Amino acid sequence: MPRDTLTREQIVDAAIELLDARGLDDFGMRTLGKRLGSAATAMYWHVGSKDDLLALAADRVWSEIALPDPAVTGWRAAATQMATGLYAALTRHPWLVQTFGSLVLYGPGKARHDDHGLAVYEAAGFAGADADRAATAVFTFVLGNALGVAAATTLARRGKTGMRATLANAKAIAAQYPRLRARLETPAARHGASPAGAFQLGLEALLDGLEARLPARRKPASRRA
Amino acid sequence: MPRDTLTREQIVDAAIELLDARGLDDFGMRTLGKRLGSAATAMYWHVGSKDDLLALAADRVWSEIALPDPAVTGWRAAATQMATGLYAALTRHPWLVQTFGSLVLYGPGKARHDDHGLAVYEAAGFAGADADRAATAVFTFVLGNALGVAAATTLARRGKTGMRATLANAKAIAAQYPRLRARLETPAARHGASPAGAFQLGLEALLDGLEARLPARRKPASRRA
DNA sequence: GCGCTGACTTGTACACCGTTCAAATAGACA
DNA sequence: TGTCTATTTGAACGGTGTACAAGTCAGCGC
Repeated sequence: MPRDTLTREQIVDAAIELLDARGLDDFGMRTLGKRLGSAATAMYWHVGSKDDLLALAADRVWSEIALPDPAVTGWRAAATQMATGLYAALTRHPWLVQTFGSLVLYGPGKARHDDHGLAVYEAAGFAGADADRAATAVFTFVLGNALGVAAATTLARRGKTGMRATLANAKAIAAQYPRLRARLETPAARHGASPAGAFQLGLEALLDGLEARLPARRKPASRRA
Repeated sequence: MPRDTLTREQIVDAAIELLDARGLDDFGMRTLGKRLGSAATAMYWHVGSKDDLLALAADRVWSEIALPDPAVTGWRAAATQMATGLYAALTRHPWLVQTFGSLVLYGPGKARHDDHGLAVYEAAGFAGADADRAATAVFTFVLGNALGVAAATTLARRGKTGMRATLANAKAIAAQYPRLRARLETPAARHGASPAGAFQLGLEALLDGLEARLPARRKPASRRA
Protein backbone atom coordinates (compact mmCIF):
# COMPACT_ATOMS: atom_id res chain seq x y z
CA MET A 1 0.00 0.00 0.00
CA PRO A 2 1.56 3.29 -1.08
CA ARG A 3 1.53 6.29 1.21
CA ASP A 4 -1.72 8.21 0.95
CA THR A 5 -1.16 9.77 -2.40
CA LEU A 6 -3.28 11.92 -4.66
CA THR A 7 -5.63 10.37 -7.17
CA ARG A 8 -7.23 11.67 -10.31
CA GLU A 9 -10.63 10.88 -8.83
CA GLN A 10 -9.77 12.66 -5.61
CA ILE A 11 -8.62 15.72 -7.51
CA VAL A 12 -11.69 15.78 -9.73
CA ASP A 13 -13.92 15.42 -6.67
CA ALA A 14 -12.26 18.32 -4.92
CA ALA A 15 -12.38 20.39 -8.08
CA ILE A 16 -16.13 19.88 -8.46
CA GLU A 17 -16.70 20.77 -4.82
CA LEU A 18 -14.64 23.90 -5.15
CA LEU A 19 -16.28 24.92 -8.40
CA ASP A 20 -19.75 24.42 -6.97
CA ALA A 21 -18.97 26.29 -3.79
CA ARG A 22 -16.98 29.24 -5.04
CA GLY A 23 -17.73 29.52 -8.73
CA LEU A 24 -15.60 29.33 -11.83
CA ASP A 25 -13.91 32.70 -11.30
CA ASP A 26 -12.47 31.74 -7.93
CA PHE A 27 -11.31 28.35 -9.08
CA GLY A 28 -7.53 28.24 -9.25
CA MET A 29 -4.89 25.58 -9.00
CA ARG A 30 -3.37 27.08 -5.87
CA THR A 31 -6.71 27.17 -4.09
CA LEU A 32 -7.42 23.61 -5.13
CA GLY A 33 -4.00 22.55 -3.87
CA LYS A 34 -4.70 24.15 -0.52
CA ARG A 35 -8.00 22.31 -0.25
CA LEU A 36 -6.25 19.04 -0.98
CA GLY A 37 -3.44 19.78 1.47
CA SER A 38 -0.89 19.54 -1.30
CA ALA A 39 1.44 21.86 -3.09
CA ALA A 40 -0.13 23.97 -5.79
CA THR A 41 1.63 22.10 -8.55
CA ALA A 42 1.11 18.56 -7.25
CA MET A 43 -1.92 18.01 -9.44
CA TYR A 44 0.05 18.37 -12.63
CA TRP A 45 1.45 14.91 -12.30
CA HIS A 46 -2.12 13.57 -12.53
CA VAL A 47 -4.04 15.84 -14.86
CA GLY A 48 -1.93 17.70 -17.38
CA SER A 49 -3.57 21.10 -17.22
CA LYS A 50 -6.34 23.13 -15.70
CA ASP A 51 -8.44 22.75 -18.82
CA ASP A 52 -8.00 18.99 -18.72
CA LEU A 53 -9.16 19.01 -15.14
CA LEU A 54 -12.23 21.03 -16.06
CA ALA A 55 -13.02 18.60 -18.85
CA LEU A 56 -12.65 15.71 -16.44
CA ALA A 57 -14.95 17.39 -13.95
CA ALA A 58 -17.48 18.09 -16.67
CA ASP A 59 -17.48 14.50 -17.83
CA ARG A 60 -18.02 13.33 -14.28
CA VAL A 61 -21.15 15.44 -14.10
CA TRP A 62 -22.34 14.04 -17.39
CA SER A 63 -21.97 10.46 -16.28
CA GLU A 64 -24.08 11.08 -13.21
CA ILE A 65 -27.19 11.98 -15.17
CA ALA A 66 -29.91 9.35 -15.00
CA LEU A 67 -30.84 7.65 -18.27
CA PRO A 68 -34.45 6.40 -18.18
CA ASP A 69 -35.32 3.51 -20.47
CA PRO A 70 -37.83 4.60 -23.13
CA ALA A 71 -39.06 1.02 -23.43
CA VAL A 72 -40.29 1.23 -19.85
CA THR A 73 -41.62 4.75 -19.52
CA GLY A 74 -42.41 5.57 -23.13
CA TRP A 75 -40.18 7.83 -25.20
CA ARG A 76 -41.85 11.06 -24.24
CA ALA A 77 -41.48 10.50 -20.52
CA ALA A 78 -37.91 9.36 -21.05
CA ALA A 79 -37.14 12.47 -23.08
CA THR A 80 -38.67 14.71 -20.43
CA GLN A 81 -36.77 12.99 -17.65
CA MET A 82 -33.50 13.21 -19.50
CA ALA A 83 -33.99 16.88 -20.24
CA THR A 84 -34.99 17.80 -16.71
CA GLY A 85 -32.19 15.69 -15.30
CA LEU A 86 -29.70 17.48 -17.48
CA TYR A 87 -31.20 20.83 -16.58
CA ALA A 88 -30.92 20.01 -12.89
CA ALA A 89 -27.30 18.91 -13.25
CA LEU A 90 -26.30 21.98 -15.20
CA THR A 91 -28.08 24.21 -12.72
CA ARG A 92 -26.29 22.54 -9.83
CA HIS A 93 -22.95 23.01 -11.60
CA PRO A 94 -23.15 26.36 -13.41
CA TRP A 95 -19.46 26.28 -14.32
CA LEU A 96 -20.20 23.49 -16.74
CA VAL A 97 -22.23 25.62 -19.13
CA GLN A 98 -19.87 28.51 -18.57
CA THR A 99 -16.98 26.47 -19.88
CA PHE A 100 -18.95 24.51 -22.45
CA GLY A 101 -18.35 27.00 -25.22
CA SER A 102 -14.64 27.46 -24.59
CA LEU A 103 -13.50 23.98 -23.71
CA VAL A 104 -13.13 20.87 -25.79
CA LEU A 105 -14.86 18.28 -23.73
CA TYR A 106 -15.85 14.90 -24.98
CA GLY A 107 -15.42 11.99 -22.66
CA PRO A 108 -17.16 8.70 -21.93
CA GLY A 109 -19.76 10.41 -19.77
CA LYS A 110 -20.93 12.73 -22.49
CA ALA A 111 -20.77 9.95 -25.07
CA ARG A 112 -22.94 7.77 -22.87
CA HIS A 113 -25.43 10.60 -22.51
CA ASP A 114 -25.45 11.41 -26.21
CA ASP A 115 -25.91 7.81 -27.18
CA HIS A 116 -28.85 7.41 -24.87
CA GLY A 117 -30.39 10.59 -26.23
CA LEU A 118 -30.28 9.11 -29.68
CA ALA A 119 -31.81 5.90 -28.33
CA VAL A 120 -34.76 7.83 -26.94
CA TYR A 121 -35.57 9.64 -30.16
CA GLU A 122 -35.06 6.54 -32.23
CA ALA A 123 -37.50 4.78 -29.94
CA ALA A 124 -39.89 7.63 -30.63
CA GLY A 125 -39.73 6.84 -34.32
CA PHE A 126 -37.14 9.24 -35.68
CA ALA A 127 -34.70 7.60 -38.05
CA GLY A 128 -31.07 8.38 -38.76
CA ALA A 129 -30.27 12.04 -39.02
CA ASP A 130 -33.74 13.01 -37.81
CA ALA A 131 -33.03 11.39 -34.47
CA ASP A 132 -29.81 13.39 -34.35
CA ARG A 133 -31.61 16.63 -35.05
CA ALA A 134 -34.33 15.96 -32.51
CA ALA A 135 -31.87 14.99 -29.79
CA THR A 136 -29.63 17.96 -30.52
CA ALA A 137 -32.58 20.35 -30.54
CA VAL A 138 -33.72 19.30 -27.08
CA PHE A 139 -30.16 19.15 -25.80
CA THR A 140 -29.33 22.65 -26.91
CA PHE A 141 -32.60 23.93 -25.56
CA VAL A 142 -31.65 22.66 -22.12
CA LEU A 143 -28.17 24.08 -22.55
CA GLY A 144 -29.47 27.54 -23.31
CA ASN A 145 -31.80 27.54 -20.34
CA ALA A 146 -29.00 26.44 -18.07
CA LEU A 147 -26.82 29.22 -19.44
CA GLY A 148 -29.44 31.76 -18.47
CA VAL A 149 -29.52 30.34 -14.96
CA ALA A 150 -25.73 30.42 -14.81
CA ALA A 151 -25.76 34.09 -15.68
CA ALA A 152 -28.19 34.76 -12.84
CA THR A 153 -26.05 32.73 -10.44
CA THR A 154 -22.96 34.70 -11.41
CA LEU A 155 -24.81 37.93 -10.78
CA ALA A 156 -25.99 36.72 -7.40
CA ARG A 157 -22.47 35.75 -6.38
CA ARG A 158 -21.07 39.20 -7.14
CA GLY A 159 -21.63 40.53 -3.62
CA LYS A 160 -24.73 42.34 -2.49
CA THR A 161 -23.58 45.92 -2.99
CA GLY A 162 -22.46 45.45 -6.57
CA MET A 163 -25.63 43.59 -7.34
CA ARG A 164 -27.83 46.34 -6.00
CA ALA A 165 -26.12 48.87 -8.23
CA THR A 166 -26.37 46.68 -11.33
CA LEU A 167 -30.01 46.00 -10.58
CA ALA A 168 -30.80 49.68 -10.23
CA ASN A 169 -29.03 50.36 -13.50
CA ALA A 170 -30.93 47.57 -15.21
CA LYS A 171 -34.20 48.99 -13.95
CA ALA A 172 -33.35 52.41 -15.29
CA ILE A 173 -32.69 50.93 -18.71
CA ALA A 174 -35.75 48.70 -18.70
CA ALA A 175 -37.94 51.67 -17.77
CA GLN A 176 -37.35 53.10 -21.22
CA TYR A 177 -39.06 50.23 -23.01
CA PRO A 178 -42.83 49.93 -22.64
CA ARG A 179 -43.20 46.20 -22.10
CA LEU A 180 -40.24 45.90 -19.77
CA ARG A 181 -41.50 48.89 -17.82
CA ALA A 182 -44.90 47.24 -17.44
CA ARG A 183 -43.18 44.20 -15.99
CA LEU A 184 -41.27 46.35 -13.55
CA GLU A 185 -44.53 47.84 -12.34
CA THR A 186 -46.32 44.55 -11.82
CA PRO A 187 -43.83 42.38 -9.99
CA ALA A 188 -46.15 39.39 -10.38
CA ALA A 189 -45.26 39.30 -14.06
CA ARG A 190 -41.56 39.33 -13.29
CA HIS A 191 -42.02 36.47 -10.89
CA GLY A 192 -43.83 34.58 -13.64
CA ALA A 193 -40.76 34.92 -15.82
CA SER A 194 -38.73 32.62 -13.60
CA PRO A 195 -36.35 30.53 -15.67
CA ALA A 196 -37.88 27.27 -14.48
CA GLY A 197 -41.28 28.25 -15.84
CA ALA A 198 -39.91 29.11 -19.25
CA PHE A 199 -37.94 25.89 -19.25
CA GLN A 200 -40.95 23.74 -18.52
CA LEU A 201 -43.17 25.48 -21.03
CA GLY A 202 -40.50 25.43 -23.69
CA LEU A 203 -39.66 21.80 -23.16
CA GLU A 204 -43.26 20.68 -23.45
CA ALA A 205 -43.86 22.86 -26.48
CA LEU A 206 -40.69 21.59 -28.14
CA LEU A 207 -41.58 17.95 -27.51
CA ASP A 208 -45.09 18.59 -28.79
CA GLY A 209 -43.67 20.05 -31.94
CA LEU A 210 -41.29 17.15 -32.41
CA GLU A 211 -44.02 14.61 -31.76
CA ALA A 212 -46.16 16.20 -34.45
CA ARG A 213 -43.30 15.74 -36.89
CA LEU A 214 -43.00 12.03 -36.21
CA PRO A 215 -43.39 9.87 -39.30
CA ALA A 216 -46.76 8.09 -39.32
CA ARG A 217 -46.82 5.13 -36.93
CA ARG A 218 -48.96 2.03 -36.85
CA LYS A 219 -51.33 2.96 -34.07
CA PRO A 220 -54.91 1.95 -33.22
CA ALA A 221 -55.96 4.20 -36.08
CA SER A 222 -53.79 6.07 -38.54
CA ARG A 223 -54.91 8.17 -41.46
CA ARG A 224 -52.03 7.60 -43.87
CA ALA A 225 -49.62 4.78 -44.48
CA MET B 1 -11.17 69.93 -32.20
CA PRO B 2 -9.04 67.79 -29.86
CA ARG B 3 -6.08 65.74 -31.10
CA ASP B 4 -7.15 62.37 -32.42
CA THR B 5 -8.02 60.76 -29.14
CA LEU B 6 -9.50 57.42 -28.25
CA THR B 7 -13.25 56.95 -28.03
CA ARG B 8 -15.40 54.40 -26.31
CA GLU B 9 -16.94 53.56 -29.66
CA GLN B 10 -13.56 53.18 -31.27
CA ILE B 11 -12.39 50.89 -28.50
CA VAL B 12 -15.53 48.77 -28.62
CA ASP B 13 -15.20 48.50 -32.39
CA ALA B 14 -11.63 47.33 -32.15
CA ALA B 15 -12.51 44.92 -29.37
CA ILE B 16 -15.24 43.29 -31.45
CA GLU B 17 -12.92 42.96 -34.42
CA LEU B 18 -10.22 41.42 -32.30
CA LEU B 19 -12.63 39.07 -30.57
CA ASP B 20 -14.10 37.91 -33.86
CA ALA B 21 -10.72 37.43 -35.47
CA ARG B 22 -8.73 35.79 -32.70
CA GLY B 23 -11.26 34.43 -30.24
CA LEU B 24 -11.97 35.09 -26.61
CA ASP B 25 -8.86 33.33 -25.33
CA ASP B 26 -6.47 35.54 -27.25
CA PHE B 27 -8.27 38.73 -26.35
CA GLY B 28 -6.20 40.80 -23.95
CA MET B 29 -5.86 44.44 -23.11
CA ARG B 30 -2.28 44.63 -24.30
CA THR B 31 -3.15 43.13 -27.67
CA LEU B 32 -6.07 45.49 -28.01
CA GLY B 33 -3.84 48.42 -27.14
CA LYS B 34 -1.39 47.40 -29.83
CA ARG B 35 -4.17 47.22 -32.40
CA LEU B 36 -5.28 50.71 -31.44
CA GLY B 37 -1.74 52.07 -31.52
CA SER B 38 -2.00 53.06 -27.89
CA ALA B 39 -0.45 52.01 -24.65
CA ALA B 40 -1.90 48.91 -23.08
CA THR B 41 -3.49 50.84 -20.27
CA ALA B 42 -4.89 53.73 -22.28
CA MET B 43 -8.31 52.16 -22.50
CA TYR B 44 -8.86 52.27 -18.77
CA TRP B 45 -9.65 55.94 -18.89
CA HIS B 46 -12.63 55.12 -21.13
CA VAL B 47 -14.00 51.77 -20.01
CA GLY B 48 -13.27 50.87 -16.44
CA SER B 49 -12.38 47.21 -16.86
CA LYS B 50 -12.06 44.37 -19.31
CA ASP B 51 -15.39 42.94 -18.24
CA ASP B 52 -17.06 46.30 -18.79
CA LEU B 53 -15.58 46.37 -22.25
CA LEU B 54 -16.90 42.91 -22.99
CA ALA B 55 -20.34 43.92 -21.80
CA LEU B 56 -20.20 46.98 -24.01
CA ALA B 57 -19.18 44.88 -26.99
CA ALA B 58 -21.96 42.42 -26.28
CA ASP B 59 -24.56 45.13 -26.09
CA ARG B 60 -23.36 46.52 -29.39
CA VAL B 61 -24.01 43.15 -31.00
CA TRP B 62 -27.44 43.02 -29.45
CA SER B 63 -28.44 46.37 -30.80
CA GLU B 64 -27.51 45.35 -34.33
CA ILE B 65 -30.08 42.57 -34.52
CA ALA B 66 -33.00 43.33 -36.82
CA LEU B 67 -36.42 43.57 -35.20
CA PRO B 68 -39.18 42.71 -37.67
CA ASP B 69 -42.62 44.16 -37.02
CA PRO B 70 -45.14 41.39 -36.26
CA ALA B 71 -47.97 43.62 -37.49
CA VAL B 72 -46.42 43.52 -40.94
CA THR B 73 -45.15 39.98 -41.31
CA GLY B 74 -47.36 38.14 -38.83
CA TRP B 75 -46.08 37.08 -35.43
CA ARG B 76 -44.78 33.72 -36.54
CA ALA B 77 -42.59 35.12 -39.30
CA ALA B 78 -41.40 37.85 -36.96
CA ALA B 79 -40.51 35.29 -34.31
CA THR B 80 -38.65 33.18 -36.83
CA GLN B 81 -36.74 36.16 -38.17
CA MET B 82 -35.79 37.34 -34.72
CA ALA B 83 -34.59 33.91 -33.71
CA THR B 84 -32.57 33.32 -36.85
CA GLY B 85 -31.17 36.83 -36.69
CA LEU B 86 -30.05 36.25 -33.13
CA TYR B 87 -28.62 32.88 -34.07
CA ALA B 88 -26.66 34.43 -36.90
CA ALA B 89 -25.31 37.20 -34.68
CA LEU B 90 -24.26 34.80 -31.95
CA THR B 91 -22.64 32.52 -34.47
CA ARG B 92 -20.71 35.42 -35.97
CA HIS B 93 -19.54 36.46 -32.50
CA PRO B 94 -18.99 33.24 -30.55
CA TRP B 95 -17.37 35.08 -27.64
CA LEU B 96 -20.76 36.50 -26.78
CA VAL B 97 -22.28 33.20 -25.72
CA GLN B 98 -19.01 32.18 -24.16
CA THR B 99 -19.15 35.14 -21.80
CA PHE B 100 -22.91 35.20 -21.40
CA GLY B 101 -22.90 32.90 -18.41
CA SER B 102 -20.07 34.60 -16.57
CA LEU B 103 -20.70 38.24 -17.27
CA VAL B 104 -23.37 40.58 -16.05
CA LEU B 105 -24.55 42.21 -19.19
CA TYR B 106 -27.69 44.22 -19.52
CA GLY B 107 -27.59 47.32 -21.64
CA PRO B 108 -29.92 49.25 -23.90
CA GLY B 109 -29.26 46.89 -26.81
CA LYS B 110 -30.37 43.82 -24.95
CA ALA B 111 -33.31 45.68 -23.42
CA ARG B 112 -34.43 46.75 -26.86
CA HIS B 113 -34.19 43.19 -28.07
CA ASP B 114 -36.01 41.75 -25.07
CA ASP B 115 -38.78 44.28 -25.32
CA HIS B 116 -39.36 43.50 -28.95
CA GLY B 117 -39.39 39.79 -28.19
CA LEU B 118 -42.21 40.38 -25.76
CA ALA B 119 -44.01 42.47 -28.36
CA VAL B 120 -43.90 39.60 -30.82
CA TYR B 121 -45.36 37.04 -28.46
CA GLU B 122 -47.95 39.44 -27.16
CA ALA B 123 -48.95 40.06 -30.77
CA ALA B 124 -49.28 36.30 -31.10
CA GLY B 125 -51.83 36.29 -28.32
CA PHE B 126 -49.84 35.42 -25.21
CA ALA B 127 -50.69 37.60 -22.24
CA GLY B 128 -48.53 38.76 -19.36
CA ALA B 129 -46.26 36.11 -17.93
CA ASP B 130 -47.08 33.71 -20.76
CA ALA B 131 -45.49 36.09 -23.26
CA ASP B 132 -42.45 36.19 -21.01
CA ARG B 133 -42.23 32.43 -20.90
CA ALA B 134 -42.66 32.03 -24.63
CA ALA B 135 -40.08 34.69 -25.45
CA THR B 136 -37.62 33.28 -22.94
CA ALA B 137 -38.10 29.75 -24.21
CA VAL B 138 -37.26 30.70 -27.77
CA PHE B 139 -34.44 32.97 -26.65
CA THR B 140 -32.75 30.30 -24.58
CA PHE B 141 -33.21 27.78 -27.35
CA VAL B 142 -31.25 30.02 -29.68
CA LEU B 143 -28.68 30.62 -26.97
CA GLY B 144 -28.09 26.93 -26.48
CA ASN B 145 -27.69 26.28 -30.16
CA ALA B 146 -25.22 29.12 -30.46
CA LEU B 147 -23.28 27.72 -27.53
CA GLY B 148 -22.91 24.44 -29.34
CA VAL B 149 -21.60 26.26 -32.38
CA ALA B 150 -19.19 28.24 -30.21
CA ALA B 151 -17.79 25.02 -28.81
CA ALA B 152 -17.16 23.75 -32.32
CA THR B 153 -15.53 27.05 -33.30
CA THR B 154 -13.23 26.86 -30.30
CA LEU B 155 -12.24 23.35 -31.25
CA ALA B 156 -11.55 24.40 -34.82
CA ARG B 157 -9.34 27.26 -33.67
CA ARG B 158 -7.15 25.03 -31.54
CA GLY B 159 -4.62 24.36 -34.30
CA LYS B 160 -4.86 21.47 -36.71
CA THR B 161 -2.56 19.03 -34.93
CA GLY B 162 -4.28 19.27 -31.57
CA MET B 163 -7.62 18.98 -33.27
CA ARG B 164 -6.67 15.82 -35.09
CA ALA B 165 -5.63 14.19 -31.83
CA THR B 166 -8.82 15.23 -30.04
CA LEU B 167 -10.89 14.02 -32.93
CA ALA B 168 -9.19 10.64 -32.94
CA ASN B 169 -9.75 10.34 -29.22
CA ALA B 170 -13.41 11.29 -29.60
CA LYS B 171 -13.84 8.63 -32.26
CA ALA B 172 -12.32 6.00 -30.02
CA ILE B 173 -14.78 6.87 -27.29
CA ALA B 174 -17.77 7.08 -29.58
CA ALA B 175 -16.94 3.68 -31.03
CA GLN B 176 -17.91 2.12 -27.73
CA TYR B 177 -21.53 3.22 -27.94
CA PRO B 178 -23.71 1.55 -30.55
CA ARG B 179 -25.60 4.53 -31.95
CA LEU B 180 -22.59 6.82 -32.02
CA ARG B 181 -20.58 4.07 -33.69
CA ALA B 182 -23.24 3.70 -36.36
CA ARG B 183 -22.96 7.41 -37.06
CA LEU B 184 -19.21 7.15 -37.36
CA GLU B 185 -19.62 4.44 -39.97
CA THR B 186 -22.14 6.31 -42.11
CA PRO B 187 -20.70 9.79 -42.46
CA ALA B 188 -23.90 10.92 -44.16
CA ALA B 189 -25.65 10.73 -40.79
CA ARG B 190 -22.97 12.79 -39.15
CA HIS B 191 -23.33 15.41 -41.85
CA GLY B 192 -27.06 15.45 -41.17
CA ALA B 193 -26.36 16.34 -37.56
CA SER B 194 -25.03 19.75 -38.51
CA PRO B 195 -25.97 22.33 -35.91
CA ALA B 196 -27.90 24.44 -38.41
CA GLY B 197 -30.22 21.56 -39.21
CA ALA B 198 -31.01 20.89 -35.59
CA PHE B 199 -31.56 24.59 -35.05
CA GLN B 200 -34.04 24.91 -37.86
CA LEU B 201 -35.96 21.79 -36.90
CA GLY B 202 -35.99 22.73 -33.24
CA LEU B 203 -37.12 26.27 -33.89
CA GLU B 204 -40.03 25.20 -36.06
CA ALA B 205 -41.04 22.50 -33.63
CA LEU B 206 -40.84 24.89 -30.71
CA LEU B 207 -42.91 27.54 -32.45
CA ASP B 208 -45.44 24.88 -33.45
CA GLY B 209 -45.71 23.81 -29.85
CA LEU B 210 -46.12 27.37 -28.66
CA GLU B 211 -48.72 28.13 -31.32
CA ALA B 212 -50.75 25.15 -30.19
CA ARG B 213 -50.76 26.57 -26.68
CA LEU B 214 -52.13 29.91 -27.78
CA PRO B 215 -55.39 30.87 -26.11
CA ALA B 216 -58.34 30.55 -28.51
CA ARG B 217 -58.47 33.40 -31.04
CA ARG B 218 -61.25 34.82 -33.13
CA LYS B 219 -60.37 33.45 -36.54
CA PRO B 220 -62.44 32.70 -39.68
CA ALA B 221 -63.63 29.57 -37.92
CA SER B 222 -62.87 28.45 -34.40
CA ARG B 223 -64.15 25.40 -32.62
CA ARG B 224 -64.30 26.78 -29.10
CA ALA B 225 -64.90 30.21 -27.66
C1' DG C 1 18.71 -4.17 7.41
C1' DC C 2 20.37 -1.77 3.19
C1' DG C 3 20.33 0.54 -0.71
C1' DC C 4 18.32 1.07 -5.01
C1' DT C 5 14.51 2.45 -7.97
C1' DG C 6 10.75 4.78 -9.63
C1' DA C 7 6.48 6.86 -8.37
C1' DC C 8 5.05 10.95 -6.53
C1' DT C 9 5.69 15.73 -4.25
C1' DT C 10 7.69 20.15 -3.44
C1' DG C 11 9.53 24.88 -4.10
C1' DT C 12 11.33 27.96 -7.10
C1' DA C 13 11.01 30.45 -11.18
C1' DC C 14 9.02 32.31 -15.52
C1' DA C 15 6.05 34.61 -18.55
C1' DC C 16 1.93 36.63 -18.79
C1' DC C 17 -2.31 38.76 -17.18
C1' DG C 18 -5.60 42.77 -15.55
C1' DT C 19 -5.13 46.80 -13.19
C1' DT C 20 -3.23 51.13 -10.35
C1' DC C 21 -1.05 55.35 -10.24
C1' DA C 22 2.10 59.14 -10.51
C1' DA C 23 4.29 61.50 -14.06
C1' DA C 24 4.38 63.25 -18.81
C1' DT C 25 2.00 65.33 -22.70
C1' DA C 26 -0.61 68.22 -25.54
C1' DG C 27 -4.80 70.78 -27.19
C1' DA C 28 -7.89 74.85 -25.57
C1' DC C 29 -8.40 79.14 -23.79
C1' DA C 30 -7.04 83.50 -21.13
C1' DT D 1 2.63 82.99 -23.57
C1' DG D 2 1.11 80.57 -19.60
C1' DT D 3 -2.09 77.83 -17.42
C1' DC D 4 -5.56 74.37 -17.10
C1' DT D 5 -7.55 70.08 -17.93
C1' DA D 6 -8.29 66.05 -20.60
C1' DT D 7 -5.88 62.21 -22.06
C1' DT D 8 -1.88 59.09 -22.49
C1' DT D 9 2.13 56.77 -20.85
C1' DG D 10 5.40 53.53 -18.50
C1' DA D 11 6.63 51.33 -14.59
C1' DA D 12 5.12 48.52 -11.06
C1' DC D 13 2.05 45.15 -8.27
C1' DG D 14 -0.18 41.05 -7.21
C1' DG D 15 -2.09 37.41 -9.34
C1' DT D 16 -2.37 33.46 -12.63
C1' DG D 17 -1.13 28.72 -15.00
C1' DT D 18 2.65 25.96 -15.62
C1' DA D 19 7.85 23.87 -16.35
C1' DC D 20 11.37 21.85 -14.08
C1' DA D 21 15.02 20.30 -11.05
C1' DA D 22 15.49 18.68 -6.59
C1' DG D 23 13.59 16.26 -2.88
C1' DT D 24 11.00 12.45 -0.42
C1' DC D 25 9.29 8.09 0.44
C1' DA D 26 7.05 3.13 -0.33
C1' DG D 27 8.46 -1.30 -2.11
C1' DC D 28 11.69 -4.75 -3.36
C1' DG D 29 15.96 -7.64 -4.26
C1' DC D 30 19.92 -8.73 -1.67
